[in-house]
Amino acid sequence: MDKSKYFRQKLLHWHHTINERELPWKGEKDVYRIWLSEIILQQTRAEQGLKYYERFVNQYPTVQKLAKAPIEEVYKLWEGLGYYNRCRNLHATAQFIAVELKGKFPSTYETILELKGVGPYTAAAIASFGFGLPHAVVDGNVFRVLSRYFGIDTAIDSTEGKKLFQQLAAECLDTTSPAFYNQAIMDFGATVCKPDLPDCLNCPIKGKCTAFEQQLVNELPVKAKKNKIRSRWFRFYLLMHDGKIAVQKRTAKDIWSNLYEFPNEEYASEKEWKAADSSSTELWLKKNNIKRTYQQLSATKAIKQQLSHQLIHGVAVAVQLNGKQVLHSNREWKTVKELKQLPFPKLLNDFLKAGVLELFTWKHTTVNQKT
DNA sequence: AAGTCGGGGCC
DNA sequence: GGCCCAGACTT
Repeated sequence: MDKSKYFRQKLLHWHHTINERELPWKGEKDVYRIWLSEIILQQTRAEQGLKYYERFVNQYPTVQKLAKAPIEEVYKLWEGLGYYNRCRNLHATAQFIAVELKGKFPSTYETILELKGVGPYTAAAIASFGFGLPHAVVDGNVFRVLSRYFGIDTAIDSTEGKKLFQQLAAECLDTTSPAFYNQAIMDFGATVCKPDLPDCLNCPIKGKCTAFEQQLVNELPVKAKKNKIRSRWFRFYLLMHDGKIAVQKRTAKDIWSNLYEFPNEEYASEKEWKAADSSSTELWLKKNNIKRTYQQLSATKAIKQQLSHQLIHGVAVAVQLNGKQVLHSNREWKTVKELKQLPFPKLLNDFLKAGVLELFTWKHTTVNQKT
């Protein structure tokens, strides 16, 4: 028996016998829900995406409901999940399907692939799970399982590697039940052929696994590029005036695009950021045309957030404003209640949770002007 | 082909 | 601290 046939048969038998992961999108027939789950699960662990999937299905049971929802509301539901462009594309695609396609989901691999936010993996997943079409998924699990089983050290993040593993995946695919097969290989990668401490002793395909034979399990798959982490330093200003807080939307092509934040200054180095003090605050207020009728309150201690590609440091400074104040056109005053309806990055929610707002005296009274 | 985009969990 | 996760998009 050839190696890919052995792989397919053992894998299918394993999945018929063992089904450790009970997840709500498994066996789902509604293409809208299949698409929704796949977008949520991109670069996201199933356990992490679970509550977001439940949330979205509950709030938007149909693609029409999602299409009609205000984008801000959708972002708020997505808050904390990361990769926020997924959310923007999700909403845009919902509108495209609901309006342009009159609610009818595209039903071929090529047309599914044209949807915003849908790449080769997601198109194959929707085609197979939603329409039973013979397209093999290639996600992180598949790269790992195939590279180990076939003993292939071609880098999975190279153009050559992507092409190679896609072909290999297609050869192994069970074309008579592509959905079941795709589900099987991903489940297998997640529960047996794991990145760390794979369960090789109980592996159903260890009899022909090259990595197992040659003790290369921990060397595969190979990734060419190393992850670089950039450090960034922010000083956030929480401006309070008349019982409201100033917020602005992040519009740049940068992290947290389309989420809200507090007016801030980014520093080029840790040294400058650490050196910033109350005189830095005064300077910033002047630059931002904020009148000198304020009381500067104590800054919170610095907090940081470790992301996969950035290490972000932030400090929050609370400033209570008095008198008449006019904000930049891109900034808005929001009550705490309104604030809670807006999507914020985790770092800023951490500031709010840490009690930054409690630094203010929530009274609409005149405070002595600082001189 | 390389860079960028989050947040969480594991060792 | 480093790697990975049901990847896709931009440059």
